[in-house]
Amino acid sequence: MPFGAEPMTLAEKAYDALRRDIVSGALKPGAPLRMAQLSDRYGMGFSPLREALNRLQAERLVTSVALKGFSVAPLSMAEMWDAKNTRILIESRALRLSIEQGGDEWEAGIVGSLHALLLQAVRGTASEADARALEARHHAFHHALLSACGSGWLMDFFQRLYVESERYRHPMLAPRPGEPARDVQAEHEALAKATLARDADLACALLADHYRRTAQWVERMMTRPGQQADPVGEPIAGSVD
Amino acid sequence: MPFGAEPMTLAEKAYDALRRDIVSGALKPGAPLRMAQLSDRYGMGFSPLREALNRLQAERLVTSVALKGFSVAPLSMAEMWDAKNTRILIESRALRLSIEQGGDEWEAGIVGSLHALLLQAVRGTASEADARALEARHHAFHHALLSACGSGWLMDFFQRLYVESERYRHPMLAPRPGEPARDVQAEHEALAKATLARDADLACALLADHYRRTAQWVERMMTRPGQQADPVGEPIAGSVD
DNA sequence: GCAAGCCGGATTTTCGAAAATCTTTGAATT
DNA sequence: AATTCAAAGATTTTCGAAAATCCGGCTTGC
Repeated sequence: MPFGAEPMTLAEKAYDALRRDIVSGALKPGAPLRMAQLSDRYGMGFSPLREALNRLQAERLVTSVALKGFSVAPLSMAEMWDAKNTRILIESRALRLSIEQGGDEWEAGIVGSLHALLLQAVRGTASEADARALEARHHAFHHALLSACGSGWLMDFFQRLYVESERYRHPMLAPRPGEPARDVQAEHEALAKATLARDADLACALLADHYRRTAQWVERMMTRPGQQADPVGEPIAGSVD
Repeated sequence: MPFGAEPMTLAEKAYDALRRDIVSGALKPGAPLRMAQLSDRYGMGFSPLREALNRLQAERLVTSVALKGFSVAPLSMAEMWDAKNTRILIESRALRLSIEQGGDEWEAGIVGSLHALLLQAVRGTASEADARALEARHHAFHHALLSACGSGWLMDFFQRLYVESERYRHPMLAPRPGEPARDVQAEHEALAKATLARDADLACALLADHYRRTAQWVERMMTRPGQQADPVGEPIAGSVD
């Protein structure tokens, strides 16, 4: 039996698939998730789907009302800003701890994941697979930065907030005309450099800036009406504050 | 239909019951959770139990391995210290925000919940019901302190970490001889006073101290061998009962 | 005309059994 | 004696149908 081949239950597959489709926006925020529909879409019975939905509910990706079923958790500007602020709080602490405690392996992880990220970035995001690879490497890089913090709780919160932010970023990955091209990768490089130089203050400032800018960018995209399938739930008309 | 009487599915009942039994230590850390056993204990089929377990897994109260089922999440000193530190980070921020933004209602909530907490404290924890009431009011007080922070994410993390800490505190509520009596309620009063005086620095310092002391107290209890059913590990021991 | 109450279909939730997988036992082999 | 293998038993996981509940439209009574 091949090395990493762990068994995978249907419930886990359902969890992965649902998570991906929610984060990518394929399932629109606010949309109700009907069991029959999901059963069709993913080719499985109710039981594994319900288990997945319950897990996702605990992660705030779906909501549920007692006997009315599940929905994709809605998105809102307020929530995005909240997530951004909390992210800065959590990751600043984790980054400082990592800078204090990180060893050679940690540094190697940062350098390596940054390199992989840049490679994929120049390759572009023509295909869907490329886009997914970029996202994965982006996550890996940010994870690597914090990975030496030694706190399971901080890493857990980091993961949660990362997913949340992904929901806002992903639907508008396509570059928009008239939008000043932002050199995200330069920010990543500067962040890595400050981190490896063990300059905690600078690194945290860069990190905070990085997220602030991303948030502002997302807000610009989302509040510009039309021209982009708005990722903020249509079912609930005026939920956009 | 009475006002607060929402419908409650079996899955929700299962979630509450399991959560309570895990936090209270009735289900021992590390103990495997067999479906048949749970089905007996809580008088319901597998489906609602599995849903509850999946939610609890996302909240780190239970763990699961692919085809081998669920277990109560283990406890460890390292995890406790980690939770304590993360708690201080999260709650300090939330407390500062609340102090900045809180209005009359927020203040009233603090005063009220502190009063209720003190009442129950002097009443003691003779009965099991009293102990539960004390725990509920303790939680309500800490919640009230932070409730004006305006951040859903901070409150969510607060809840998670509160539950975690409850797992460590609860098993050793019974006062121990030879242990210097600690006036926890005095700490609560000082904390409320500083908060209401809008002295953020002092309030945060008191909060951090409060948690540091609790952590030290728990560590003393848990590392003192014998004399207390140790809540750490012991895979199953008497799963018979 | 309008609120209240009640059917019928749609949907969620739960159960009980079947399918799939793991674990243990014990015999056969080296 | 130690190892391997297979069958039996135990346990988890999944399905399909039954039970419970919700939603929309309709009637009924005022």
